[in-house]
Parts: sequence; C-alpha cells; structure tokens
Amino acid sequence: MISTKGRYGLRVMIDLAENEGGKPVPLKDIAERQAISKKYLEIIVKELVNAGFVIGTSGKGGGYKLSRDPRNYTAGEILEVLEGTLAPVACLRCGAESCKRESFCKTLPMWKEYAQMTHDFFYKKSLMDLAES
Amino acid sequence: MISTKGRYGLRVMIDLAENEGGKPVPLKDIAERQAISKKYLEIIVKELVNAGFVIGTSGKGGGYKLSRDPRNYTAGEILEVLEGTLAPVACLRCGAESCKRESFCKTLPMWKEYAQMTHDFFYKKSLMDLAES
DNA sequence: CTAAATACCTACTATGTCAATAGGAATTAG
DNA sequence: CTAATTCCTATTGACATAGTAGGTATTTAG
Repeated sequence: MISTKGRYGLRVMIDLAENEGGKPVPLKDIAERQAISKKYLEIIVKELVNAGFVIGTSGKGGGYKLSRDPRNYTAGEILEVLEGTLAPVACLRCGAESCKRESFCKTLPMWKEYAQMTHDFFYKKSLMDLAES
Repeated sequence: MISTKGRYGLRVMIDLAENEGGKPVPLKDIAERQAISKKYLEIIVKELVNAGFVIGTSGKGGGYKLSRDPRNYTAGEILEVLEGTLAPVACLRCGAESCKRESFCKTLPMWKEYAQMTHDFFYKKSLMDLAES
C-alpha cells in the first residue's frame, strides 16, 4: 500500500508542475492548495530536494521549483524515492538478503512478474501526464 | 507491500494443493516443508478456515484440506482475505470514507488504473497455475 | 538596516501494524 | 486412555506511519 508520503509527494510534484513559471512556489501555498499540513510536507519535500527532483530557495520570495521539465519525471522514480521501493514483496527489495527457497519457490515467479508490471506501469507515467489530466 | 501473512498463506494453499488426496494434512507437516513457524501459521490458517477456503479437522489424524478444486481458487481472493485489501492506496479501500478531492484529484485516475491492473493480475492466477509451475 | 517570509534542521510522539510467541482447551482416532 | 491434532485467547518487541514542535539560517522587500 502506497503511504501518504508517496501520495502527497506526487501531489506536490504535480502542483509544482502546474505552477511553473519563473518564481519559486512557497510550500505554504502548496500546503493550502493541497490541504496537507505544511509541517508534514516539509519532511516530504526535503526528500525530493535530496533526490534532486526539486530545488529549494531560502529567504523571502523563495520556495521550490522543479529541476527538470515535467515531461522528464516519471511517477515511478518519484514514488520509489519516497516509498523506498516499489517491490511488492520483501524478497524483491533492492539489497534483500538472498532467500534459500529462491530456486524452487512456487510464488517467486508471480511476484517477479507483478513487480515488473508495476515498474512498467509507474515508469511509463510522466509527471506531465498527471498534471495535464 | 504484501506481508508475510499473504505470502505464507499462499504457500500454505499451494502446499495443500500439492498434497491433496484424501487425508487431511497436519499443519506441522506444512510448517516443516515450508520452514515457517507452526504457531504463526495457526493464525494464518484460521483466517483461511474462516474464509471457507480450507477445512480443518481436529483430533488425531486430523489436519487441513482444501474445500474446492485447486483450479477454482485465485491468488487474488486468497491475498485479499489475508491482506485485508489489494487496494494500492487507502482511498480505494473497500469502505473508505469518501474523499473531498475525489472529483478533481490528479492522481486518483492513476491509482484506479493500477488497482484494476492489480486486481486482474491476481484474479487471473489460479492456485493450480501456481502449484504446477 | 530591519522586518518579514521563507527554507532548513533536529527532535519528539502517539498510534498502529507486523511478525511472531506462549500456554492452554477441545476434539478425535486408535 | 493417550497421542496427535485443531482451535482459542492473550501478550510482546520491534518498527513504521503520520504527523507535531520549536527553532536556526537565509534572503528579499521596504
């Protein structure tokens, strides 16, 4: 289940895409438009900054803006940063310790197939697709 | 992320499908074959019994068996019972309180599309498909 | 130069879920 | 009667979620 972090983060990114145009957008405005606690968004936006997805500018007149064109983000990469992983099961997480049952597990192929499907789905959705819908 | 409950439960069901043939299968055997704590499996199997997926027989010579032909179970229904939902986001859970942003939410269509895809994927996999793979 | 607005930072917390474990009661076959 | 089994209730430690609190640093506008 995608948590609020991933969901809110996506909405922040969409909000930024819609309000592009020179001036940075203050988090206060985003929080009001999206009806999400600004304090909580701070945590989320920090991760987006760390990931290099958005650029923050301090001081009066400051705020956040996208670092790339909205067409060049995918929902997948945004969700992956905020959720930690898109893997549906623990054993397919990046860096998971290898499972002894791997070679004969009856369920692993299904999880792999689903993981692939999920990855494809979210990496084919651009931020632009979402913003203009 | 699918929890151990859903994953272990599926493996129990597959194990039962593979060991079909008259006599009920004791949980002890399943726990050993699957290398999962029997005590923990008790919790899981109880839910499978409540859902009507397996039938438990007490006493010596007792154990569990499937209530239907393995072809007539889907991975989807099994996971849904054990995980509570297959919905990828809280707002699409069965019985979720309606969201005010529903009519104009930019992300909802994507979540719906993904939920549908997930549902289709798991409801097209039968227990038989998994057991014989 | 000062005040206001903003990002940035560290810490804290309540609640709930996960992944079991513990100890036994009820049931049944041989 | 005994052994093997399901069935039942309760408890627990660790972790994640979804925030809140209170401040510091930075920058622009007047």
